[in-house]
Amino acid sequence: MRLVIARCSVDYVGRLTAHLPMAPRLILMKADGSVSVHADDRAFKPLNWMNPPCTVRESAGDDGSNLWTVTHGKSGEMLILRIEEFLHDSSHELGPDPGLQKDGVEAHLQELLAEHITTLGDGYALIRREYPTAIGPVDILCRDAEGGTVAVELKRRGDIDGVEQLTRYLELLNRDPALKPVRGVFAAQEIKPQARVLAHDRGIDCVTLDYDELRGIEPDTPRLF
Amino acid sequence: MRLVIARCSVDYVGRLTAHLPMAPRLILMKADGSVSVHADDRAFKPLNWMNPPCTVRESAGDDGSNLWTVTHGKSGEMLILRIEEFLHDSSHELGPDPGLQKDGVEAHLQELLAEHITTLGDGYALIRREYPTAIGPVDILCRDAEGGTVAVELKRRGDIDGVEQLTRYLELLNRDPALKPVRGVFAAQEIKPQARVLAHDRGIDCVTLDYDELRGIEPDTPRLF
DNA sequence: CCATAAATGTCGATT
DNA sequence: AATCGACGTTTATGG
Repeated sequence: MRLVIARCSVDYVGRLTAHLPMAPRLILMKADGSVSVHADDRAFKPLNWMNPPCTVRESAGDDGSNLWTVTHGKSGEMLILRIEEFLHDSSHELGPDPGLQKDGVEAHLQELLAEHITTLGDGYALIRREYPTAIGPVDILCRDAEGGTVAVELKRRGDIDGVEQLTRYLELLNRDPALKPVRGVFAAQEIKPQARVLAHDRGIDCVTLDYDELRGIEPDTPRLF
Repeated sequence: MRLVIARCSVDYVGRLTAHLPMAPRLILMKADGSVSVHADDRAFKPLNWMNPPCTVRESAGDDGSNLWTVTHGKSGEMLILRIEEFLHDSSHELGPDPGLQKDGVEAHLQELLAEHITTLGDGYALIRREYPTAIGPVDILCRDAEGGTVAVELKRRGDIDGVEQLTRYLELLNRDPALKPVRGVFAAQEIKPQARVLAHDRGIDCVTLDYDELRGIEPDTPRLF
């Protein structure tokens, strides 16, 4: 990883064109071949960047400045850095990262809810996760206490899009005489008001999930307290 | 902007929980208050980060390590860095950035298509761009050769969401006796298969646009070749 | 490699 | 604060 602080101007030509006037910035060159140009704001987002695989060619500009031409072979995108002054330049060997472990993404929610399907109500029974349809897999298909089929759409954050998605599934599933009638449940850790209204309007039930609670009643990971 | 290369472990608790084992990484602290932790891969995306506004509290760990506790006041998210060894530490004054100028392809697409509305078919005539409705502006409203009204939804990449969006517009527009019946056209540089299927199912026509071709027949920007 | 869905999506405009 | 749409979305996953 090479860290360069430099006065530079940047031009990007690719999916759009962009220009950055000359100013001091951080140029971050990673071992994966990526290049990104950061200002002192915009949080973790760079002003401009190039994703690997790309090649960096160094040359001299007319005025003695350094030209770094970063080219993305496949797409033809280009990033051109004109560097007027180097304020810092250091390289560091980090080695491969052990990697990030995440907990609490939608996949985990699905596992947990499938295991504790009665969270949706007494007498519920799992049919299967990722139930395939022509327009994509339904997150969870199950039966309620009365034996009716229930399609569950699962989101971390329940937005209006999720309701639309579930609506499409329900429309399709209800064309199948073997399943019909299929009811819908929209389950999420957080459900936006408008999504709730739309769901209600379409006869879809909403359930907010408590991840910690689901994990708390998880039998495979006993706790010490 | 402070650049720290350090052996550190990281824990994030917030919208999800995440853990990073001890390893050398870049810790990027910007003047805007953001903190991000980078490995030597994943291009410009950090392993973990905290957006401003947040506060950083430094303390000593049990084993003499440095503990940096980054707290996001509003949301209660936390990022905890345990630093075992500093390999580099430098600060740099960059000042405010003059800012990024983008020249997007997408905005031009609408202009270009409006000017060359016959791209959609012979005899088409523009009514107006950004035709206002209660749920937002329709990208382009026009008439076809038979005098029928056509609503055009324009995207760079035609996804299923765009079809839903156009469907909502069509439903609304078709309630207006003065316009009714209104047909839909989904136009994009690239249309995903699933979006195409859904559009067809709803009687919406799909048109793929070639940006270069549209620009090529553009009279206002003559080219030198 | 293509297609699809998730993302700590982020970001900005508008209500 | 919530919603909506755009993003050079990027990233992971399955066919």
